[in-house]
Amino acid sequence: MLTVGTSAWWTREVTCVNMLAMPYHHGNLREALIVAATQLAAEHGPDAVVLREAARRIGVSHNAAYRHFADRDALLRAVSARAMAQFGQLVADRIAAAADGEDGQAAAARFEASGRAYVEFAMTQPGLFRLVCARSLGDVELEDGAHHPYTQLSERLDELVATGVITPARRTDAEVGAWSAVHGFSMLVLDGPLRDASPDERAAGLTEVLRMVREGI
Amino acid sequence: MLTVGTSAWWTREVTCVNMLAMPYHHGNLREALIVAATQLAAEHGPDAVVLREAARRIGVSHNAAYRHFADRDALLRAVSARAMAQFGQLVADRIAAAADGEDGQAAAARFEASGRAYVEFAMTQPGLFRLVCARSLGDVELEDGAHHPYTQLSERLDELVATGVITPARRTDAEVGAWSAVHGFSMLVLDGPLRDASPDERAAGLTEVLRMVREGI
DNA sequence: TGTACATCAGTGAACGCGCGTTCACTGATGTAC
DNA sequence: TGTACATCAGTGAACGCGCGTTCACTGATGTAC
Repeated sequence: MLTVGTSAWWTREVTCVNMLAMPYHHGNLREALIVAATQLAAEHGPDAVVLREAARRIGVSHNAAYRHFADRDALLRAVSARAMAQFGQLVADRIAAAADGEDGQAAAARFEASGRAYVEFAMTQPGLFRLVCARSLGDVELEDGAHHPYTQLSERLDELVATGVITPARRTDAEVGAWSAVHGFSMLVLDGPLRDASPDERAAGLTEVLRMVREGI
Repeated sequence: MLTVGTSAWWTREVTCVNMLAMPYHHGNLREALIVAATQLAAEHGPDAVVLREAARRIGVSHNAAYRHFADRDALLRAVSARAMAQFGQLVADRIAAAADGEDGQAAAARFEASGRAYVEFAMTQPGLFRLVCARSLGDVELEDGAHHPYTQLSERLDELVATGVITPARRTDAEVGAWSAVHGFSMLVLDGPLRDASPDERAAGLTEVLRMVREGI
């Protein structure tokens, strides 16, 4: 399960009791704003990232945000980077959990896991997924140590080549095909005709898409 | 080439000369508003569908719109239906131009043409494509005679089964896989890492995706 | 250890924007007689 | 064919909203001496 950063040490509790005890200086307002804004995006998508609302949730005047971000867009970029980091983390976790061998079978399992993780993030964090897509999957600057989902997909394909599962000639093309299928399926589930499908139908659809990719690339 | 309805009979010319001659009654304001609002969506995406701006472009007071649409959302729904109709028309045209035989080869050609047409619409009408996606590919009510792209894809698959190109067993799954790949590729070209790709690279990518679908379903 | 002062991180009030929407109104049209 | 009148389709002014952003300000902190 992903969390959007609900209770970190810098999150001031907003209760009647310690409202009075709130320090004038927040301590880590920049981080708190990113967390709050990421929650907004997670709840209602990119347009819900409203500077004033993020400040409101933290219990700070909205102008305070300007000490840490030049403008709303700077905040949105930071949120985008955060969302991307969470996305990448989920993918990394699922890959790590899938298999750890060096052979072709393990590589194939990790490849499939990366695809499933991609869809899992889209389905469990639609708001963040939309944000990341809208701000161009390509050029979000990553947070330190973050691992772009696309990069991880690429590495999985490299493994498939290294272990002889696919030929080097197919390497380049496989990338486009695999990502298209997985990304497209995610969108169909979020906004498309699979929106109202049951969990079982979705799972079956995903399995089929992954099979198509496996046999098609 | 698609047009968004640039010069129809009801489009009043907005010039100094005949500003004076403008009739009090427009004649077909509802249609004119849809056309103007569709142009807005085509130019800058769904959020650019602004009721006041649409009225401004036609040269009519913005309240006049309320004679024809309950609110902005009703206008947006009409624009969505219009965009979907144009989308469907493009797909139908490309399918019709691809082949007209009854054999498997012709059916396959039409199937591929439908996929290419899907991507073509996304690339040539990104604003309308985004609108149609955002408002859920599933439940836009169609204009009379309009042909939903998805329906057309389904029919192509039916043809492939009828001509023996794919087995009936694969029929259901093929739909999800094919649409996922084609839709995903469109998104990657619009917002993703293929955004900055050259036309040649895109064409190669699309061909590869279609190959993957053909061999994978 | 105490004090002066620069600097940093907050506050509160205000502005302007463009939007969707509503109100009371007027001009044009069509129809019954 | 003419006229009264209901109805339809437009106008112009105004409201309220919430936003991003700016301004002048104040409280807290840390450092040089």
